[in-house]
Amino acid sequence: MSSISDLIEKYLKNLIEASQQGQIEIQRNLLAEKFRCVPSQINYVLSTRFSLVHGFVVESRRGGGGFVRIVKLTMDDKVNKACQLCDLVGDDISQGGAEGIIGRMRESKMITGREAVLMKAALSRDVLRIALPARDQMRALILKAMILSLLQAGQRGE
Amino acid sequence: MSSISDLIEKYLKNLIEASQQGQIEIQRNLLAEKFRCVPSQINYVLSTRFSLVHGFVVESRRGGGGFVRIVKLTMDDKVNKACQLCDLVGDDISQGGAEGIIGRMRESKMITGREAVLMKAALSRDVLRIALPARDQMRALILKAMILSLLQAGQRGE
DNA sequence: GTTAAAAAGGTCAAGCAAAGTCAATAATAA
DNA sequence: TTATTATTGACTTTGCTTGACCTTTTTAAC
Repeated sequence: MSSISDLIEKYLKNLIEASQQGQIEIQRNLLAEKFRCVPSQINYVLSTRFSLVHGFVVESRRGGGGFVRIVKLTMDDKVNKACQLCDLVGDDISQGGAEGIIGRMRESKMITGREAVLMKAALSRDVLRIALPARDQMRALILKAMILSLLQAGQRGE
Repeated sequence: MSSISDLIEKYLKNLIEASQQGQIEIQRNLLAEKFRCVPSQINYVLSTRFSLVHGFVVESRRGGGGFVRIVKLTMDDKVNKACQLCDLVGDDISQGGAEGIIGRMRESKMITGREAVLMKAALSRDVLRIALPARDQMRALILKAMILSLLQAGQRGE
């Protein structure tokens, strides 16, 4: 007893699975036509099955040549990941330790290259000009604040 | 899938990349003919994809031998902008002042929304837990370090 | 030199082509 | 029955395309 929404979901997930980069681009109206439904039903499927919670990001553009892009997130659970990272940071952290964590965030595509550079800049010992051990404590506070801020922030890229 | 505007954008960016000086000169009507569109569409592409906020400057001349020159902003231009901002920050800055500057950076598309959130997080008074006036001085140092770090970083988006 | 025509590029607004939103209704599950 | 999930469509917003008309610059005629 599959609803149209279920069918559309399966169809899209198959496409994504088949694609190499874990992302696809579709045209909303064409897809709606294919499944003989109104275009807005595509939006319904996207928002109920391809939301952030489900591990997807949906981007789109309107107008001529418009499209909907669905990107599967490699990261399982943003919040969990962020908490794990904060635990890793602890109450104080050295510059090297911080850079290591930022490097891993970069590798797991959690942040962009620019964001990594930005974060490292804010944590440099040349910038945090106070004596140890207060410096390492402040570095930990700043780093954790930045990690958590990413939860409020939107998806990578904007 | 791609609109004509997208194709023209790619074409021009390839040309610029291929050129040594990071700048090219085109003739609007010829380009329009090449892509079989009206000349004003070239202007549309220029204003939506090669504006200042995208890191380009467009100059042109009319009349016989007219042309459109597209110049990709150099590092020097970016350094200038960054230095201006750093001057604005000064030796110490309040949280509100910092947020204002970040807001303006965001508006001029110098940074993304995520980057803005990230920067504000690092500068919050809840994070910078030291007494005034040292806190405002440290905030200024961190902010300036982040602004300058953007010079190392690549283009917006990655 | 002046002037007129031609050869560029610029502006703007209308229309078209997507996608988005929201709320009403229908269908299904509990 | 009631609550949740699907479906639909009217209306909105955003982005692309086109064309009519305008301004600036060069060139040629006089």
